[in-house]
Amino acid sequence: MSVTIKDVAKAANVSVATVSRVLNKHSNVSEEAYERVTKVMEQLGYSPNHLGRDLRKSETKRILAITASAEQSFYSEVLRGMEEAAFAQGYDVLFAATRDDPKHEMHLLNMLFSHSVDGAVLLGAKQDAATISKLAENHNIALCLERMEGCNVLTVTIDNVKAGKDAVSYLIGKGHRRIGLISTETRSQSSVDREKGYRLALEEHGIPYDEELVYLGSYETESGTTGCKYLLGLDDPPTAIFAISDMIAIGAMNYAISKGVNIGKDIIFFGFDNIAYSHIFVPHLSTVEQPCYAQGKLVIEKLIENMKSEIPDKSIYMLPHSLVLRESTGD
Amino acid sequence: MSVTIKDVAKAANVSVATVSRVLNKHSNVSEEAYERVTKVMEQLGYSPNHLGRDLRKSETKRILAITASAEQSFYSEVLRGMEEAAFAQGYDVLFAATRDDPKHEMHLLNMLFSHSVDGAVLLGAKQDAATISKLAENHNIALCLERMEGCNVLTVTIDNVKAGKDAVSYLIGKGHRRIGLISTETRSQSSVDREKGYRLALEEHGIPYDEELVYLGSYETESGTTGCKYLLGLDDPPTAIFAISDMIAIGAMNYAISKGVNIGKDIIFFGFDNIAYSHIFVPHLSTVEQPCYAQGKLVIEKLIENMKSEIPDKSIYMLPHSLVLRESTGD
DNA sequence: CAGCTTAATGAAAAGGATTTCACAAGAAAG
DNA sequence: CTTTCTTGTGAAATCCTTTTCATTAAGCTG
Repeated sequence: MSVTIKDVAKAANVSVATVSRVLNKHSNVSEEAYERVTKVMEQLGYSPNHLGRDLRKSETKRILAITASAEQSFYSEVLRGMEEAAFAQGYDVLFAATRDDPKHEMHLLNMLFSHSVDGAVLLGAKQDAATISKLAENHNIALCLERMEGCNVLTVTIDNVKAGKDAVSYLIGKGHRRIGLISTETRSQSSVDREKGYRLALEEHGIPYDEELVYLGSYETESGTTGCKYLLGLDDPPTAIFAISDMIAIGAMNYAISKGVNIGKDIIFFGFDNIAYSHIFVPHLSTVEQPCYAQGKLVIEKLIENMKSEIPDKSIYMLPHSLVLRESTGD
Repeated sequence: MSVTIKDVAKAANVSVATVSRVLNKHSNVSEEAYERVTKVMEQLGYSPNHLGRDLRKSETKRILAITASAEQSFYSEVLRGMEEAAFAQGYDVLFAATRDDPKHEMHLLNMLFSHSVDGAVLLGAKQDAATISKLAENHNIALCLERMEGCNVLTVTIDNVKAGKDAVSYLIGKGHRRIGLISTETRSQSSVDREKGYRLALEEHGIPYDEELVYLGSYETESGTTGCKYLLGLDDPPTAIFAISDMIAIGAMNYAISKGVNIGKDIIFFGFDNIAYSHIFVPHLSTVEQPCYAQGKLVIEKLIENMKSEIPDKSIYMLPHSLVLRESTGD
């Protein structure tokens, strides 16, 4: 049985109200009482029970960030941005993983409904747009990294369409006209958008879209390998490959290397995300860099703003990306 | 203002006690009342306030896992093990990052003291052994991955001394006698233990310890590169290198490759952790694999056991590791 | 049919904090 | 010397559940 505010009050010979005032640094408490209470708290090793506090104030000063699997090392910067922005305003961020299970995601979201946290950020939501929109009507919720088509909810992401287009345009600018695309079968919005960017770039430069040049696999490295094998095996193989993630691009390059192809000359590669390994792996990978830290920071700031305001901001914020050019494109 | 148990009770024309009974699936509630209450809860969109519940029961069914930075992609399996073991017993696991700051770690631990979570697992603690021991006297706390010398607290890890010794013994078994070691300046227990293993292996085979062959850097890939450059630059360079982490080993191999050294023949490398990239990176890296998932699972199971028992188990559990042999050692 | 058990229910206490309200004493103002 | 304002304080209400205890009604036993 741990020591409560009552015990402190009794030992300091004051009322619980006064102890509470000391705890919350309220003004109207005499120097003398303050000292006495503080000393007693120290002596008894008192630690206030947050549950009581949270219940009374109906706020926890905690935000839940829900990710698919904690796997993506590339989340880490986003999480750091969230954590630091939150801390600056007296909030804590807690992370939980859905294990890619929509039901488990809902289970975690229940922490929001049950007042165990004040808000939630979804990094790649598993529910559908209608569900999220509905939830966002009554709860402080935001999306980060992945927007959702037709979803009325605060969102912080990048313009994946434009990013994909920029990357592919760069490849075209280098004189390439047969450009392979390795994407995912999973229809995540970011994949879809990046593919769209690929198509727009071709279109803009008058290059016909050739379905043969598109390989859909998983997010695994191995899928990049398989995809590259497929593309290089074509009668008229591509001279450039755009992968919608670095992991996939690295798998693809691995295959090319194993075949003795000269990367940067015979064929060039473009990835996405700028994960740490993209500049460890040789040849270093050209890639699209998205502002991870900034996205994490912004989504928390906006979410906290929403928690305080009457009419929530449900805008979609798109932060600027940039191209990082390295050896894989011959730079 | 959200709907409470009182609102449900009124609308269903029963007492709050009955609603609570329905909520907790207690037996003594009539079919008729059960139906009525359930329907009303549905209609009103009632979601029980966990704060009230937690306060009353003084338990949250939540466990906090504290990591340094969420960066280490290699944590992810540990976290998955924790998450699944917890879920199986009706607990949730939340993760939070210390940002490598002992003060922030203490701030997070405060969630434990303030009853916001039922227990905490530290994956690489930042406090000293005495502090942790003291906390463990009154709170449900456990260490995972990193043990602490002289700390009286439930711990789940591997035998890093033996693992280091096994790796280096393997190198010696291949006929090598000048073996380089790349470790970290940070004196984490796992680094220290793995170094000790290195020394024991040499000793056991009558090879004198040569301080010159030891390079201490950071956990970054670049540090491996620098370390390898140093070692290969020696008058009498090593023919084998043991790095206390895969990231470091990969950085080291990168340097060797850039110098045109034939890895697996001219020199061999051994890493630690078996991260995903160790078999993506070419040449594939020989490494020590530790049972991440199993460690996560066990630490949660033991912690939950402790929460239920009167006398807490403060044993140190060491799970078995294994050697994964690949191209970098010429296998 | 009296006496007992069982089932279903509600009123109220409890859990640990914050906050409102009322009150007392002392200071300032007239 | 009254009146008004501050300042410091405590009692009690409140937040939302769960749980204990008492009560009533119904079912069973002999």
